[in-house]
Amino acid sequence: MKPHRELNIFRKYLEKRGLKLTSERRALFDELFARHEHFEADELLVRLRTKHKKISRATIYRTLDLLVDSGIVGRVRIGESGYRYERLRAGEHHDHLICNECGRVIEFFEPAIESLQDQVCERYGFLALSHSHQLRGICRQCRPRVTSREAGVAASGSPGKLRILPTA
Amino acid sequence: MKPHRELNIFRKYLEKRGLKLTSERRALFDELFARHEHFEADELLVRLRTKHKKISRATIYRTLDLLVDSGIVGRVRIGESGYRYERLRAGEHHDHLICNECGRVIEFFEPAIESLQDQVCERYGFLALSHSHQLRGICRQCRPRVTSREAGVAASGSPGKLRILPTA
DNA sequence: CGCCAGTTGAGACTGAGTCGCAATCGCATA
DNA sequence: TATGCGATTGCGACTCAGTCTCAACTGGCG
Repeated sequence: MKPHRELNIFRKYLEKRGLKLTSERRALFDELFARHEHFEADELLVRLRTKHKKISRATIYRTLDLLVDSGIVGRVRIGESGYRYERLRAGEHHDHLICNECGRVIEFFEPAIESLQDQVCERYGFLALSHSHQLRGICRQCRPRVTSREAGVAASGSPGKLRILPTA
Repeated sequence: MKPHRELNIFRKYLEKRGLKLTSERRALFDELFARHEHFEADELLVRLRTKHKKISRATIYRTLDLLVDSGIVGRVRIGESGYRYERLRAGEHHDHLICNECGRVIEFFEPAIESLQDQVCERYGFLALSHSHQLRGICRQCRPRVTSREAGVAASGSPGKLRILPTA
């Protein structure tokens, strides 16, 4: 995917509100669209630093805000602390499976869930603007490792193992 | 609902791992089950303080961890920062509609969504341990207020208004 | 009753994110 | 190409939620 499309969106977004496409914003944008699907703010900082581009932390966050606001980047609360960001392709949307072991993030999209959501909203007269849907657990790759380790563990918390426990 | 049941669960949980039911833990438990469905850590701190029970912040968090671990309280990332906690009734589970305007949290449960989730997990060989599903937007009560205000706003962000935008 | 592992409170600490401000830059215009 | 000025930047101080350390203090088993 070429970032041209997104660059234009960003450019227009800035223009529309009299903001400037500075070299810092541009560098951040490029880094972001160079490869990475998911990333954290500080990750970007480090990456840019190693490329000799010095951008202050404040600017990273400020620019990320703009990108989120312009709709080409999404902000997600995935881990235990802090945000993660992800590129958004226009009109597309997905939710997340997050592995507690390796941190892997798997994206999924289930239209039936989406439409059920709409029904729920209607039921409550709720106008949904965004949503976040995440399942946490163990991914396919980590399962063998974890279940074998489990044998030695005394009592690591919840009694029932396979149920989807209410975390939120 | 009487907290007896939950108290016993908690007691057993502590016992099982050689922990003690101190007066602080007890006070926190009581406060929590006195009334409140959703709350934040600092909220509890304040509430207990006004009742002349002094519990340090550290202890609040430590005890909350125990309660979460024992399964009678859930930890949720609802707002923009920090956690919220909520009482869990055994076996019950619900997800959240969160109003961006007034902060109201509406609980909902949609079995069809739950089972679709299971299907998604199967598809990816993912072992789900918990999940979090939240829709953010405007609740019924706030909608009139917001839409009328909207008229005066120039360009507050996203072009399309009613779509469910990908936030996560 | 005495012991001691478990627990507490105070406050220092951390990490993510924000803010204020002086110096600097983009860019529209001349 | 030079000018002007609002937008932008980096720095460092700050906030806020949550964690950690450690000496003093229990709960409750024996």
